[in-house]
Amino acid sequence: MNARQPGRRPGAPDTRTEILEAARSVFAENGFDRATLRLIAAEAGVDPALIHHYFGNKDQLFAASIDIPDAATDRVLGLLVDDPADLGRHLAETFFSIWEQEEPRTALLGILRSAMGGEDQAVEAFRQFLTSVMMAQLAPKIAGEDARLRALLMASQLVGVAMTRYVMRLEPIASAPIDDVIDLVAPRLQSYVDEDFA
Amino acid sequence: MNARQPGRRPGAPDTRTEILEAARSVFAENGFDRATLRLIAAEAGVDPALIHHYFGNKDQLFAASIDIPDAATDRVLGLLVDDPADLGRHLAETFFSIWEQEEPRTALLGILRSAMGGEDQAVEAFRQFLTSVMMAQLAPKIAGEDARLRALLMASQLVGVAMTRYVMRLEPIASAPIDDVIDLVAPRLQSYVDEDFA
DNA sequence: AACATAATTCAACAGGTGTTGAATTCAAGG
DNA sequence: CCTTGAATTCAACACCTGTTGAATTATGTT
Repeated sequence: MNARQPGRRPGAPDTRTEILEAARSVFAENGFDRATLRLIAAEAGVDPALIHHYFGNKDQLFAASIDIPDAATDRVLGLLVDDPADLGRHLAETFFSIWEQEEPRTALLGILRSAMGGEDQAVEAFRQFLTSVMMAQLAPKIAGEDARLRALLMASQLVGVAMTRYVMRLEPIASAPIDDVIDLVAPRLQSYVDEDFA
Repeated sequence: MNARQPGRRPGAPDTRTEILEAARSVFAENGFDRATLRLIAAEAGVDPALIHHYFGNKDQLFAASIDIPDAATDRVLGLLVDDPADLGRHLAETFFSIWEQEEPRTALLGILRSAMGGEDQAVEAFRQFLTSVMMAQLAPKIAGEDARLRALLMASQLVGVAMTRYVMRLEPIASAPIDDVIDLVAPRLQSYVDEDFA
């Protein structure tokens, strides 16, 4: 009573995931508010009502379209446990390796754009990512009273680069090889861990 | 044929600027898309149609509500010309001294929130601020081939802090004394200017 | 071939949006 | 006082939004 693929060549995504991909794309480009269900439906080649059939409402569609980063954040957590003093570089490399992949980038762009607009789910997803990864994993490895503040400043640097490179696409940072960016950012991240300024 | 203040006590703002202040406030809290003219009108204690009488349309109202930072950016340009090697600290101090004032902060929040949503004017205002101040003023003081990239990474750090502290209000950065933040950020900014990593 | 069920579309709704033009209040000038 | 013009409101418009329920098509099962 399942497996209903009509004239769909094998390997091609089914309608549900086609909607999901269209949603991710439109959310990434426009943010939650400007992304209309009719736009998403059009990009998926589908009637708007079908979206409700599969996902219920716009909020649930958005929720379904941003659950990809969960897997990505797990990678961050995983890669952070084992390194001692080279934390800045590892953090930068992992962070940007995620952003440079198209699939998570699209989802993250949707989150970032929508979070700024005030969409509750996006704000919460963003907050949870930063606090769970940055605060829980990073802060314990930093000595001193202001460990959590330093960890969040590291996160701020990364978020800032994500904004200028991926969201606003400002030159020359948007077109720079990601390795150049990593080489420049990593030492500054590391300095938040190492150095004690009075 | 002018000077029309009815029962307004002296020093109190006239209706036009009351609308402007309400607009700034609502834009800052909700971003361009979610900020409705009816909300702004209500906060100003005024009929929505009066907004059109004074400002024409929503775009022009937004434009009028974000021209305050122009004066602020001039301050940045001014304070940057005269210092040699202490650039990181001066930049951080000036940047945050602007953000810590309520009036420009409100306008900047509106710009930032709306720019992420894709509002063209906001994107352009933001891009122009970053390129004119950061690129034109900062980059020339940095040696090396990647001067512009380094300057934009400095800007990214500042933008990232603005996002976490003022937009998303993440703790502990949101409640930290601004001087603590400056003390931590300034050396990293300066390192973008000074250090040559191969 | 006939049925059942999922996939998909159609047409329409109720609500909110920016915007408009006419109507009304109000303050000043002759 | 009465007229002029600005300040302000009223009521309504056309449009777009998310959403819904019924109708229609397609598909797999018996």
